[in-house]
Amino acid sequence: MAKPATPADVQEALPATPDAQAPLDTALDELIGYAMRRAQLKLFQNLIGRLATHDLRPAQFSAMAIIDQHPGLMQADLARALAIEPPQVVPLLNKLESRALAVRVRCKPDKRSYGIFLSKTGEALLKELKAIAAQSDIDATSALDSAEREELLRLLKKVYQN
Amino acid sequence: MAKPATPADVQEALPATPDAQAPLDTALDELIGYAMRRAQLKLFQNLIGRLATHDLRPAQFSAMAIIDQHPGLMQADLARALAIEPPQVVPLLNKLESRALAVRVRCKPDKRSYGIFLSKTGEALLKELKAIAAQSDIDATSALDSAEREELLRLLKKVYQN
DNA sequence: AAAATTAGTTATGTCAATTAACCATTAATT
DNA sequence: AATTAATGGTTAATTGACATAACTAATTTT
Repeated sequence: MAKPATPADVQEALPATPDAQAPLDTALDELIGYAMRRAQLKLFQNLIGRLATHDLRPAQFSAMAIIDQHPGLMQADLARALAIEPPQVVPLLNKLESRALAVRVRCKPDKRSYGIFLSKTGEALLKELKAIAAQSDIDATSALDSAEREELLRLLKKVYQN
Repeated sequence: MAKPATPADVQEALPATPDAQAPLDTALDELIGYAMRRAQLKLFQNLIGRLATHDLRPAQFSAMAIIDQHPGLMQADLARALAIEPPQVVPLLNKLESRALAVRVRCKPDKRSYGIFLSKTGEALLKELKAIAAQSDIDATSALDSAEREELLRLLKKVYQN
């Protein structure tokens, strides 16, 4: 058990901003998981802030993108795609529907289920949101050049596609 | 609004495992933020599983590592380092103290504050935990070779140290 | 020595997310 | 064809994370 650090010693090693993640670790900072968590938090916060302009959360944006690529999919499928539980899909879709960004359409063959589609408005907004997300990406990784960004994306994909 | 996909079409594009993150996206998957979130989730889940053996959560492990590097630090400093609010530190430290991994020691000069230290047991366990975390890192990024892992860590640090 | 600050704690409220129970509809079994 | 079982979606209730505010004890300021 080492000697106690004085409050001044510690203070100096700690970040000034309370809501930013701390830069004081050593040992932790050789872990990919640790670095990944902090980088992810930064990107996520950035995106949350930008989407707030449109009163949307990242999950709603993701949902719209998935619906766009799988028009007519069912809610259970959307839940799986978002890695959330079916009950969570309900308020999410309610929100999108209330803003006329998406619609639930009763299925002809199976009258229990709905096909989910984006409205024209939803498609148009999605286009905007994609641009916002791309900009958020670049902004939050402004320390990287374009080649590094490519490489980072490649490595991340390799990690999660596995 | 495109033609509805049949349930079979959609099903085929969706992941079989319900609790794994979904691999179906396109458009989203050119976003670093999206790839980062999914990779981070994978690493985090892996670590959670491994630490569960010792009945610890990632935040508790991080706390121990930080205490180890700043012996005698105060709770407010620890809160800042973990980017959590002071009230959250209380149950966290209670848990570590109840398992005799860390101790709160009343400060000589300022009897309001505590210096926080790892016990010998805590130091020994931390050593083990670091090995576990390093192994978790490698395991969850097994698709990468060692050079790629280095590069990924470098890029992630560059992103969050900014 | 009275007032204002600070470290830690407790208490409270909010919000996300999981689980269990429920209704309507479809499929399976006999 | 009639009962049973299973499925899609929803609602309700539980849990847990987390932040905020209020409180105690000790220190500093004036």
